[in-house]
Amino acid sequence: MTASKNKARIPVQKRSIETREKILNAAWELFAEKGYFKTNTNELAERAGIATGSFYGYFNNKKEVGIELMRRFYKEASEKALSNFYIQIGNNVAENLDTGRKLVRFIIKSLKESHAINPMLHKETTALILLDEDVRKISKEEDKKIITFLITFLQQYKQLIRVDDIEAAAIMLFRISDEIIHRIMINKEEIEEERLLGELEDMICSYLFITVT
Amino acid sequence: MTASKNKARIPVQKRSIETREKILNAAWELFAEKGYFKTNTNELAERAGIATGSFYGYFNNKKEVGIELMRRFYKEASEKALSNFYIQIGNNVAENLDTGRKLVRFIIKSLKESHAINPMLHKETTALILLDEDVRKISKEEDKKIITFLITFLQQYKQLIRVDDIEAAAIMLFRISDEIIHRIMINKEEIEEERLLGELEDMICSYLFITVT
Amino acid sequence: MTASKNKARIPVQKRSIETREKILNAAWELFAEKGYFKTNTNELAERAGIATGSFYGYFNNKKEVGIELMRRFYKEASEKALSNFYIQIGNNVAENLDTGRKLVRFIIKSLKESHAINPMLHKETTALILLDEDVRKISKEEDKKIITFLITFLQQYKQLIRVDDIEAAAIMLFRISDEIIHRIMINKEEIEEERLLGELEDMICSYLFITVT
Amino acid sequence: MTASKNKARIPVQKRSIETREKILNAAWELFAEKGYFKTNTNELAERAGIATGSFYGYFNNKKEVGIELMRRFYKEASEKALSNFYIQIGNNVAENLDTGRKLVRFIIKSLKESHAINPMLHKETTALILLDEDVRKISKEEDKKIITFLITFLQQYKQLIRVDDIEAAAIMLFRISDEIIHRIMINKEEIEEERLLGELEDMICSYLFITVT
DNA sequence: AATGAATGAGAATTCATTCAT
DNA sequence: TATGAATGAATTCTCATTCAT
Repeated sequence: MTASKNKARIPVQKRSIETREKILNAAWELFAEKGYFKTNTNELAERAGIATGSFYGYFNNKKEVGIELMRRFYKEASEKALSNFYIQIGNNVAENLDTGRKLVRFIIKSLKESHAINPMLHKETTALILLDEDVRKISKEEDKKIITFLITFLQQYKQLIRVDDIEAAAIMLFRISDEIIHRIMINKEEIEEERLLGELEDMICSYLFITVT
Repeated sequence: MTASKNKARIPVQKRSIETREKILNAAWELFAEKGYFKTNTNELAERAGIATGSFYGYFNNKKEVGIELMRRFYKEASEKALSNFYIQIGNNVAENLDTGRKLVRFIIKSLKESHAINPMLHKETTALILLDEDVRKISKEEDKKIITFLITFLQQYKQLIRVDDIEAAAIMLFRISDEIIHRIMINKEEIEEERLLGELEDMICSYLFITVT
Repeated sequence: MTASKNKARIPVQKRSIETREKILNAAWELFAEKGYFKTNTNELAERAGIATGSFYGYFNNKKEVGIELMRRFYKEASEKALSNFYIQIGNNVAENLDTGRKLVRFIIKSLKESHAINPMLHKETTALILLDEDVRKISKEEDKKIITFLITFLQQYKQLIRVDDIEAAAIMLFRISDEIIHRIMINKEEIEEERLLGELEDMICSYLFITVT
Repeated sequence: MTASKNKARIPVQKRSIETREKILNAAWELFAEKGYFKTNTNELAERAGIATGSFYGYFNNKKEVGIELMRRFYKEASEKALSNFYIQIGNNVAENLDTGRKLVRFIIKSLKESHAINPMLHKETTALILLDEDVRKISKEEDKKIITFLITFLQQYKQLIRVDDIEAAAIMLFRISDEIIHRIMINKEEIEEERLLGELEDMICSYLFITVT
């Protein structure tokens, strides 16, 4: 079951890679339009402009597409975040509280951007994580990467930070930011985005840093 | 209104109410065992000890059972929380920070207990909220109730609280606590429960209250 | 795999038994017309005058129908043979060679009749036995019954029979008669049926009985 | 003629003949491992070390490979039998009963060896003969050759043989020996091989020859 | 009201064969 | 000639819901 037949090719030729890409793009669109569960492999193939059977030359099933897309999602989001990060904050270790707040703001902004990439897909992915063991495993791995990054990051700010348990703090930081942004994007809390994000920022800052401005 | 056939009766007779109850209990069990999606109506009926067709005398479709169950879930959780609340904290307005931290601790504990009622069902419900518009609507209503309660509650603590936007604070409080507990219950973060909950408590206290002990 | 889901009902009610019978009759016809492999479950349902899904209420898959049919085939054939047997030969132990030859003739005739019931189905069943482990197992059981019967039978003729190894003789008797008849029915040997059956009779008689007339 | 595209070349060049051979060897292996029906053309090509499409340069379809293999099977078996035959029995016409029994023993042994070449393949071929008209035709032709040989052969033993209808006898001889050996090889009758083969020999001898030793 | 058989639209997947490169 | 990606009809099986009894 786990290590199944794996009949799907690993494409190397340009044409194959393109077809694989076509499938992923179709899935990206369709999952965003109708959601993962309401999209079937036939539609997927049709939208990709290929035959039903061709789909199975590239993926063993729909879930594999979902997982690949989730991976890309994570990758795109974290790459975007990281690249922006060094532009905005720079490589220098933060020296003052202002930088601390800037940092928090930046983290929130980055996560928000990542959610904005494809909100429906993000939502579907979140559901899939809840419903499927395999998907959950992958998402955990990816989350781990982000958290690890946050840990090393927070450690650079050590002198500013009043929290002892950096690891727990990083997890907290990631989870609550992600959750609040998720709520804003999807569930449309009956409250203005700015108010909620403002409080989120305040909360994190008051938690992380010795004095709150 | 227009489209809904609504053939399911609202049972008044004792026997009917019992049958309805049997269905809900069966669903509670099965959704917990295999999840909402992997349970089919035949199993549901069988477990409830009724005929397949009889199910539709009590519910218009499978989703309705899910929604009803979710409602009960919320109700059970919040009733439990509220009843415990007044026993522990009392009706008196809090007068010191100690009470503040106690309050936070209590909220966390209550939420945790609500998650513990039926973790699998909670997970499935969460997924369903993401995937289904109707379910989402109901959950919003229920969330609203909780948030409203938290707002009135926080207002009683006004003099201890440094936050201006009580409404946003209540939402934050609810969302992040719920999320962190959810992660602990389901995803098994690679961190000890106590550490994470400790930080959560700290974070909320440092955010809500003027001075952190 | 072996002891699978078994979702098919075991029908008790008259209506259910009728439907099951309709499916088996449809299969009997279709397997005879187009063969087992070229018939699919949709056709089977259609011919039976039921919906596709209904089929799966009675059988878990096509193979189950095949096995059931094979069982009936065996049963019908052996019941026919046995009932005829006592009418023709009577219950008395044979006393002369004439009875011996009569017996052989009768066995051949019975087997021939069983093949004639539904030649195509018989052919398909034979193929299925070769190709499918489960089917092979069942056919072995059924064959065993026939062979056991032949053994007890030959033992009644002991004083006429020159063969020591009655068990081996019974198996031989069954297998070669079946094979020759099968060839006549299906493969249409380029030889007249009577000639071949005549030789078969001679061969068995000269093998079994002390003197050949 | 009309419908057959016959695009597969008849290879003459050494390299082409080698490729064809590679395909046949792959099929020989795979059909023996998994059977004809469970082997697909992709596997076949892969095992042969060629591209999927290339397969159709050498054979018009999968069935053709099966037929070719069956032909080789027959050829290999009969060649083996024949070559051994003249070594063991010699060209001289048999002069005594001992030679008669020797002959029978030899025929049985030869058939047994032919079954032993590749039992699984033999089984699959037998099924294919039952299921496919074309395959059946070819097998009939090949069987005819064997039977013809047996006829000429038995005629050489005329003075020892009590049977009038030599043709029918030859067919009988072939069919029953083949069947019994087939049962021994594949179906594993619940009886020791030696017992069954011993009876087979006895039966044929008592049938063919005037006096049984 | 209860029963449980019947429905039938779907969905996933396979694979012999073709065809563009 | 060789390649291997593409084809798409075909097949199996599921399940929420309906309906005759």
